[in-house]
Amino acid sequence: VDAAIELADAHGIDGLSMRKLASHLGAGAMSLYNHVANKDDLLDAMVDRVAGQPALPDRSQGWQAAARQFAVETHQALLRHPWAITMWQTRWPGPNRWLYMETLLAILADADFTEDHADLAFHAITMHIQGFTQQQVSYTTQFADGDALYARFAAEVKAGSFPHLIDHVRYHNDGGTTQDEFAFVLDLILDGLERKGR
Amino acid sequence: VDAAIELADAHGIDGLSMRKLASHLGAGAMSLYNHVANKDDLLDAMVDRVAGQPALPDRSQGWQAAARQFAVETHQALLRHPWAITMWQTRWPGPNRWLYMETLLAILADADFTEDHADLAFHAITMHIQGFTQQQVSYTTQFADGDALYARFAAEVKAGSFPHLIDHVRYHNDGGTTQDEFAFVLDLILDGLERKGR
DNA sequence: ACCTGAACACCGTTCAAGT
DNA sequence: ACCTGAACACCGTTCAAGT
Repeated sequence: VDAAIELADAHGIDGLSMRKLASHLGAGAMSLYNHVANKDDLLDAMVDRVAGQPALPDRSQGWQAAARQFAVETHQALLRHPWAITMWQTRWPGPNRWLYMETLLAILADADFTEDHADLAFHAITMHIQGFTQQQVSYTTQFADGDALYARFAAEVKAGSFPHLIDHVRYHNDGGTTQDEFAFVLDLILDGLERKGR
Repeated sequence: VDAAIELADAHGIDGLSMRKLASHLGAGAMSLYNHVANKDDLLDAMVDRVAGQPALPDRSQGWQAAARQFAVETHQALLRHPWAITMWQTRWPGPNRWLYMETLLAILADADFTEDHADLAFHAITMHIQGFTQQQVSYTTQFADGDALYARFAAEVKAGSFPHLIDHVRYHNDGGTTQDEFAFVLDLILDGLERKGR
């Protein structure tokens, strides 16, 4: 599983095949099937290993601080493995992921919300982690080079017709905001949940 | 492109191959390459067709109402084509998607935020649309049958060790909230943006 | 208990040949 | 200008055979 993660980190998830993984491990192509049921099984194990990376936060610091720290650590773990976020969002959870969910739910239980509001809070927070990370990963993997992005964009969009869009892309190309956008929107959500949950 | 969307709607995106699409159209396998550069090109065209579905909202109703309506329509269009959300988040935009982004940016320009805050708003809103839709699609495609979900979950998670998680799953299995969670969290974000942007 | 090569049923795509 | 079959370089996986 570690070797598979290594390969996916280096060459992307499309560059990971059972045959390449086996030869990377110096084994015959079919030896893998003694350790893994099939490729799906391997992919599940890979995501679940990432799900084990964020440290479980100290709940005594209060629900909002604990949730914030957990979210930031998850965000960082997913950025370390750019192939992971898509599968994180679409595959069935493994043991680490179950524990991960249990931990976030326990943090939210400390907030003493109603059952409905706690559920909204859970989905709003995980949605932010996943949505924001997905956006950032897509952006950075496609456009490692900001200039190449801008050139391709400029070639496809006729200057006159999309004024706001062109401004937006120029804004990002110039470096964008100095704020930590992940934390800003996260706090927007956490504050809103605290206020509306009372 | 329409035939490809039809096939993907019916059999999932993994069930779509160039060979199957061609034979579905009653053509030889390689005829497709006269109309499309390669499979990537076809997939781009498919997502972009979905990006053309949400109606462009009337901006005279105010930025918040217009953004809300646009978000809801996008959410619904993406639910109609469950394969689309993943590619929407990872592929380079086409003409309809550029217009889509321009439209949302124009709506936000009506709010007269600072440049930084308008950018935060743009990403917070698209993040919600994409993150929430992805979550919902993953849930419903994997677990068309709620009972099967519950059975598989119960088999993997030992009852004693994950009390909050088990409560959470039971809550959803019992029907969950009656609220429209998509709209609730969307308004949480839109209200927060309005308040913090002044 | 673990490994493996041959084989099968698929892929996307190139190319030369057709109309 | 559009179509197409044969061929190539890949896949994941089964199975029978090995140690």
